[in-house]
Amino acid sequence: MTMADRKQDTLFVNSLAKGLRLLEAFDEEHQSLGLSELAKRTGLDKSATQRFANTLYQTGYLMKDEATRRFRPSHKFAEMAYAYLWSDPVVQLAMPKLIELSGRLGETINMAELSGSDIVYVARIPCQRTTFAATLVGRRVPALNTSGGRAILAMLPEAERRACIENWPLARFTPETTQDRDKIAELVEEAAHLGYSFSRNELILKEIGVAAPIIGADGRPVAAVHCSVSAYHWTREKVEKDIVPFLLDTANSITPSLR
Amino acid sequence: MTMADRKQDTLFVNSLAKGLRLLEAFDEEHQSLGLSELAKRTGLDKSATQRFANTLYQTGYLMKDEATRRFRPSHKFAEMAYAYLWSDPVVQLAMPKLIELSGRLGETINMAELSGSDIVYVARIPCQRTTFAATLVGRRVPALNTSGGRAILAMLPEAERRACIENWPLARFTPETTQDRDKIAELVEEAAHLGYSFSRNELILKEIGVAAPIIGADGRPVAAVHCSVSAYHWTREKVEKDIVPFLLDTANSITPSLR
DNA sequence: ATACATTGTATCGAAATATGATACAATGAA
DNA sequence: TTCATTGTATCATATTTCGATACAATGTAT
Repeated sequence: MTMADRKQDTLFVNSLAKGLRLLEAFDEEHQSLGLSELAKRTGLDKSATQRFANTLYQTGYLMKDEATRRFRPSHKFAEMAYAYLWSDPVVQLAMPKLIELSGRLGETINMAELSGSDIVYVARIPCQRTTFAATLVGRRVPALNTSGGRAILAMLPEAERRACIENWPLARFTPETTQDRDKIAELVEEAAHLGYSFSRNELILKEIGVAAPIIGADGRPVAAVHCSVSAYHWTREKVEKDIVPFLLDTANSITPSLR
Repeated sequence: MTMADRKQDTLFVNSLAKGLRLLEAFDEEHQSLGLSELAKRTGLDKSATQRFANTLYQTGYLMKDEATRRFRPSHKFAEMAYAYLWSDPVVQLAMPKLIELSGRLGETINMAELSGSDIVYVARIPCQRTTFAATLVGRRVPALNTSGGRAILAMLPEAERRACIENWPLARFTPETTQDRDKIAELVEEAAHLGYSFSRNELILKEIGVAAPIIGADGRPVAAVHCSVSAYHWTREKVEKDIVPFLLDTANSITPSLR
C-alpha cells in the first residue's frame, strides 16, 4: 500500500503515523534532534513537526533539553521494549537457557529474531570485551551480514532462501564484511548442512561469531542463538569443539510450542 | 495540564496521543489484546480503536495474529529501546563498568534511572538464578520499593526527599515488601549516611539488594547501580564486605559530565 | 445443528481537528 | 550590530477524524 492509497483509507490515521515517524527519526547518528532537523528527517513541514514534537514531549516520549531546545528519546522507549520482551514467548523460553549457556562458556551470548531483512537482538548477555553497541537490546543489523541471520536463512526452503540472498540489503561494518552475494549463498549453504553458521570479521574485526537457529512449532526458523568470541583467543576448530555442541543444545532446547 | 486543557491546545495532536495510548495498553498482564479489550483499556470507542490499531498494524508497531485477531507488540518496541539506550550518556559510560563489576562479583548487576516515582531498569547483566522479569530492560518498579530507588532518593535534598516518601506510590511484590512509609524514611536516611542502600525480600523473597547512586554533573542523582544476591548464600555483613566497596567504586566512576 | 452473543470489519455524513502559511521571538554567527 | 537560522505562536480553512450504524465472522450455549 502506497502513501497515496493510505490517504484514501479511512482506517488509517495519518496523524498517528506521522507522529511515529518522529520517533523513528532517532538512531545511532541522531541521538538528539532539533525541530528543524526533525522536520528534515521526517519530511514534515515546520508546523506539523512542531505540533507532533510537542505532543510527544507532553506525553513523555521525548525529552527536551531546555537549553538547546533539542529533543531526545525518553525512558518510555525502554519501557516499550519491556512490553515486547515480556510478550514474546521465545524470549520467555530462551532467557534462562541463554544465561546458563553464558555461564558455561563465559562468552558473549545473544539472541536475535528476524524482522524483515534484518535481525533484531532481543537478548544480550555481555561479558568483558563486548563492544558497547553489542550490549544493547533492539539493535538492527542486516541479516545477510551476520551469522545469526544466515543461520536463520539456512532453515528456509531453498527458493525463499535464494530470493532473500539476491534481494536483501547488505551493509559494511568492517573492511572484511562480506559483500559478495555468491559467497553469502555459500555460507548459508554450509550453515544448512552443519546446522549452525560461522562468521569472522563481519561486524567487528577480530570477532568470530557462531549462531544456531531456533525452529518454531511450524517448522520455520524464528530466531538464532549467537555466541561471539575474540579471534585472538579462539580458532574455528576450537569454537567447533568447545562452543558449538553447547550452542546447538541450547538452541534446540528452545522450541516454542504453538500457544 | 489536564485533558480538557489539551483539547484547546492547538499544538497538541490528540490523534497521536490516543494512538500512543494503544501502545501503552500492553503490559505484564496484557501481552496480547483484541480490539474490544483495547477499546476498554484505552477508553476509546470501538471505531477509534479500530482505526488506531489498524494504523499501528500497518506501520509495524503491532503484530496481528490472523487466527485470533489479537494484537501484540512487535520488534519495533525493542528497536526503540536501542535508540534510547544509545542516546543516553549515562548508559554509554556505565555499560563497560557494569560488565566489569559483574565479572568481578559473579552476581546480577543492574542499572536503573529515576522516572517520575518509578525506577526504570536500563541495563541488566543477569547471572544464574536471575528471575525472568529481572532480566528484561525497561521494567518499571516503584522507586520506594527498591534499594535502587531509595539510593537515588537519599541523595536528594531533605525536603524533596520527604515529599517523595510521603506521596509516591507503593506496591507489594512479596509479603515482606515494605509498606510502612516511616520505615522507608528510615531506610532512606540510612542510605544517605552510608552512601548506599540495602534491601531484603522487597521484590522477591530471599533476595538481597544493594544499590549505590550515580551523581550527575549538577550534583543530583541520575541513576543507581544495583547488585542482587541470594539470601541463601549471602548475609548483610558479607555483602558489605565483599560487594559494597566494588559497587561504590563502580557507581562513583560513572559520573556523567555536562555535555 | 441452531440460535445467540460477542468480536471484528466496513461505510458514511457531520463536525471537530489538524493543517500550513505567516508573523514574531529568540538564539547564535559573522 | 546585522543577518541567518531555529524555535514559538496564531488563525482561517478544509481535510481528517469521528462515531453511529449496519454487516460479517467467530465462537459458545442450548
